[in-house]
Order: sequence, then structure tokens, then C-alpha cells
Amino acid sequence: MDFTEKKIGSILRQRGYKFTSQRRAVLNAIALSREHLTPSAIYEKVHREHPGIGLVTIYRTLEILEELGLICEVHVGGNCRSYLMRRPSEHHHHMVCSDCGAVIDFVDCDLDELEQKLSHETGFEIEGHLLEFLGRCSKCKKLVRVAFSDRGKNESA
Amino acid sequence: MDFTEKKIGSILRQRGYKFTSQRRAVLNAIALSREHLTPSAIYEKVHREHPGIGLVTIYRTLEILEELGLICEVHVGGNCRSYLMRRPSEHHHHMVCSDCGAVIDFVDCDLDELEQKLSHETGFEIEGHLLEFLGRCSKCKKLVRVAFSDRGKNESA
DNA sequence: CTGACTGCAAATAGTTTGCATGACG
DNA sequence: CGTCATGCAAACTATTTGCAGTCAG
Repeated sequence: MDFTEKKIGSILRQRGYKFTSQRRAVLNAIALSREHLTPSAIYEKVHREHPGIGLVTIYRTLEILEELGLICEVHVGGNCRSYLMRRPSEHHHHMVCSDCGAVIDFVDCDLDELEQKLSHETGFEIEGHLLEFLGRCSKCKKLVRVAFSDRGKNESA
Repeated sequence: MDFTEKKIGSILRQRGYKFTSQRRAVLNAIALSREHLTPSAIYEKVHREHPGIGLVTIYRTLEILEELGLICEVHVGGNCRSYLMRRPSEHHHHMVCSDCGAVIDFVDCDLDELEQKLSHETGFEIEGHLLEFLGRCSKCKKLVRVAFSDRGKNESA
């Protein structure tokens, strides 16, 4: 976890928000997962440990955390409302595993040149971009191979 | 419209689908719009001309059209379920106006180098990517300027 | 003709809001 | 202590499904 709890607490307080146990729980759930999580997935995780917590709180918390830039959305792969812990680094992108949902960040996108060209050609004033790669992570790639080489021997789904 | 109606009809029929008046209407609504449209927006447009058509049909039609690659989704800018007519060209991306929703396609994304580098560094087997630019189109850019220079003279929303 | 398509109504899923109570700072 | 946060229930919105009648091919 790149943001310490202390730091997160102070970021929240700086903006007039409180650092409640519920918010801590939501943050932990997101931070401890290597995958992107939907609101319901987060709810289930959190609710298992803290049965009192409600789905509504998850939604409200996600809204704030995103506003503060502590988490961010993932788009690739169907579901448009999945969240991830955000690294303190500013601008970055995601590479998402289509199998297990694991996400790796990367920073260098080198789109400036393209951006300028497009801006010049179309007259658009470009404000930002969305770039995500979809693929199979090294782990899942191996699993597929194993599954293939097992074909016919042991057809376990 | 880059797909002719005839061509679309045959694409549908080839796959065992029928080219009904409703599907024609949905396609027209999408094709004639320079913007990306949500299912409800499409419904409203279509329903105005063909009051008998139901929202359910819109959803079912969109599903098929996307499956056939005749339309595609836009992600940038909040709403994750907006559709666009797809040009016959294969791989392309979108530049979306954050103001009016207008969309311009572009083709050259030059991400191969980055893709290979990432693939090498992370072990991902990359299957595809999502790239969209968000900005203000030339028309809306001008409107903003006008609005600013009008400040104080004529405060019309 | 026949299977695919449509519209309606109703079921689901996903998300937001109002309000009384509870907790952080 | 006051303000912001939470939980519940209920309201909404978005999307999907079941079914009987309709239509393209």
C-alpha cells in the first residue's frame, strides 16, 4: 500500500471528511486486492468482516475516495464501475488481465505527439485520455497452457 | 453513412437475423448522429418517429448490432453505455467532445511499441487496448470563448 | 408458413435519496 | 457538542426476461 493510513486520514480530514472505520474498511478492501472491484464486490468483502456496514456506505465512500483521487476506475473488460487503489504517482494507466482481473499500472504512455497531431488536425482542445490494455497476465497465460496440455487426459473444468 | 442499408441488411441476414423496420430505425438514429447516444437517447429519437417502438427493442437491437460489429461503445466521459456507428475500417479510436458529445474517429494509435515493451516487462499477453481522447471540439471551444467575452454584457444561460 | 422479432408487463439489478440515530474531532 | 457519517427503507433508473401476437423471408 503506497498511501499510508496516516496519510489517507489526513487527506480526508484536510477536506473536511472524517476517517471512519467504515471508510478504513473500504480502503483496505480495495488496497489489499490486486484486482479491480465493483461496488458489490467491495461490499461483500467488507461486509464479511464488518457485518454492520451497508451497501449505501460503500457507494458514498467510493464517491468521496474517487473525488480525492485515492482510487480510480477501470473501464476495459465490460464492467464500467470497478475501482482500484490509486498510486500516488500522478498520471498512469492500467493493464488488466481478462482472466483474473489483476491490474498492473504503467506510467509512460507517450501520447503527447499523437495528441498534438490530432489536436492540430481536428481542432479539438484535448483535455485528457483513457488508455487501458487488456490481456492475460503471466500467471493466467501459464494456466491456459496447462489446461491445453491437459486436454484429453483430465477434462476438469 | 459508410455502411449502405443494403449491406447492413445482408450482414444481418447472413447471421440469421432479420432486417426489420425497427432495426432500420435504430441504425438510422445512430448513423445520423454525430454524437454517441445512450440507449434511452436512441429510444427517444426513434420513438418520436415510430411511436410504436419499445425501449426493449432498442436494447435487444443494440446487443445484436454490437455483436455484429456495426456499432461500438464509447467509454470516456462518464456514461459507459453509449453507442456509435462503426466505420467499416477495422481498428480505430475515438475523440469525444466533453461538451456536445461529438465523436471523431482516428486510426493511427502507434501503440505497438509500447505494447511490446509492456508485454516484455510484465509478461502480459496483450489482447487489445482501449484508447479514447476527451476534449472540446472546435465548435464548442469557440462557444466557450464567446460565452466568456459575453460575460457581464448579456448573461444568458 | 415458420422461426425470428416485437411489445407489454413484470422481474431484476444497480444506484440514489430522506431521515433519524450515532460517532469523529 | 456540532457536524458530518451511517444504516435503513424506499424511491429511482437501467436492464433483462416471459409470453402471446406479428412479420420477414
